[in-house]
Amino acid sequence: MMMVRKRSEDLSPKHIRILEFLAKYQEEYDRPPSIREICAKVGISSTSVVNYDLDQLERRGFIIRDDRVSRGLRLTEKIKEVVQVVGDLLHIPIVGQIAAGLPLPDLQPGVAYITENEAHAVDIARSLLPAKEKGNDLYALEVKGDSMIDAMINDGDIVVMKPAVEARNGEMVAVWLPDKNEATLKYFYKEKDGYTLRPANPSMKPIHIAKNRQLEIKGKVVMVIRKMDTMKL
Amino acid sequence: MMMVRKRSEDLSPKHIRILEFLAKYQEEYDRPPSIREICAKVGISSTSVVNYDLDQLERRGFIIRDDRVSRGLRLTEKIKEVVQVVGDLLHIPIVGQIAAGLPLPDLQPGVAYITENEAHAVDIARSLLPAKEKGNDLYALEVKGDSMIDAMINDGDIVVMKPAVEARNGEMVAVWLPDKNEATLKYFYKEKDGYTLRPANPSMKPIHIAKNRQLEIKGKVVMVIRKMDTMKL
DNA sequence: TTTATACTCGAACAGGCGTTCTGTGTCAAG
DNA sequence: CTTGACACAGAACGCCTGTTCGAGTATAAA
Repeated sequence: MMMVRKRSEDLSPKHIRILEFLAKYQEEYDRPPSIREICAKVGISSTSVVNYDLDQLERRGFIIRDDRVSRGLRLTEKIKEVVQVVGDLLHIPIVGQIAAGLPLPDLQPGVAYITENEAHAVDIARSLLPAKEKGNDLYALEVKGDSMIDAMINDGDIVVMKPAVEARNGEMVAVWLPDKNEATLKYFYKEKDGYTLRPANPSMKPIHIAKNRQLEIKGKVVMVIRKMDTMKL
Repeated sequence: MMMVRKRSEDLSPKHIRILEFLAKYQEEYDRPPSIREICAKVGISSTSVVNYDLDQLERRGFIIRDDRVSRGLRLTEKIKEVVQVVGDLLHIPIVGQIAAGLPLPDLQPGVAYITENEAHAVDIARSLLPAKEKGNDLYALEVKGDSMIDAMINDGDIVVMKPAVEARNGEMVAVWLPDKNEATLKYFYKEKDGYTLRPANPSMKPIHIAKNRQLEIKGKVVMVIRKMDTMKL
């Protein structure tokens, strides 16, 4: 009969703690810890157990071990799926697309999301974001179609967003208009009789939303990135 | 009498070779080499000599050594003065502004420029650029005014550019039109009777440039970055 | 020459290090 | 129950590694 035990791809809490320590140590010292340092900090009493666990982590693709080399382990990209690596780079998952007819993903503020497919992510330098921003809950959307053109945003652009359900005046937000079945990016202004959504392009007309009409704020726009397809050859 | 010997801040060719090897090894393995690995690769026959040299490099601020720790040395920022460190981040200087009335800076392709004021620069993740792009000669311009609005580019946006004096069809270029005294960003198309410059916004009309009119291509647009002023408080 | 400093070399030491082996205990399937 | 896979502990082995020491060479100042 088939084994119904723990699947070999799973990670135990101890594995997570080891990966977290590896990332933290690497970040601080620019080198991996020794096995005995892992013992001490993760709370494992034998080097052989750490060796045992490291072999498992290697088999699962999180690290690469170099035989008989002190501190001979390297973190792979896959570790980003488990722990937030605090470096100069912020790893932001592209969780979906934004288009006129598509509903916007519903993400909770303050929660970090991870994508199964790591090809869909963008790395942003921390220096490009406000200093206060930790950025753990940022996510990105790929713009499909030309419906955001009056927000000065093109087909193919990447918008980096921060989860939010409300906004202050002057902030650019991603909103979902249920009665128009439309997602859009606009500057947000609250007024006494409702809301005004202003396009980034000042030559286009703002949209007024009466108080009784529905309006769902899905997040604030933090950054827009447009990659040109130059230099393909 | 004063010593006229080698000044203690100078770096011997051997020191340079060691620093180059340290940076290369660190880049490849995410850890520093051992002293004996330095011996072998740099061509020094005794570990004590390497130890001797590492102490000098530490005293001069290029590395930090951790006592009695295997591979216990860390590269400091100062190493960038000596060797080109290839990392995940690309440091792109903002060399000026781009606006309707301002001439565009004249930069040579293939030359790396550095700004004296390091506050004016953006860090871009290498993963956001095409794999082939080395990126040493990239520079950035800050957009001033709304004159680029038909290129879907806003006031305050950052455009990352690659120096170029010619372009292929479909590439977005920064051009200077001497007879109109204007800088602009447009998609470039060469035709038999001249050139056509198409705005990124398809609803705007393209500009046709006759063969006899002047047109100076200053560079290709690689990326556009728009930072929102959200989260200021 | 003498003296001082800088640099190099080889060897050895002591502890750090990855690795291996034996043994124990747990848990679920047969 | 027995069996086997899995997880953990402890000890030991032997190489790896940073460090230290004594000695030698070279250059330049006194």
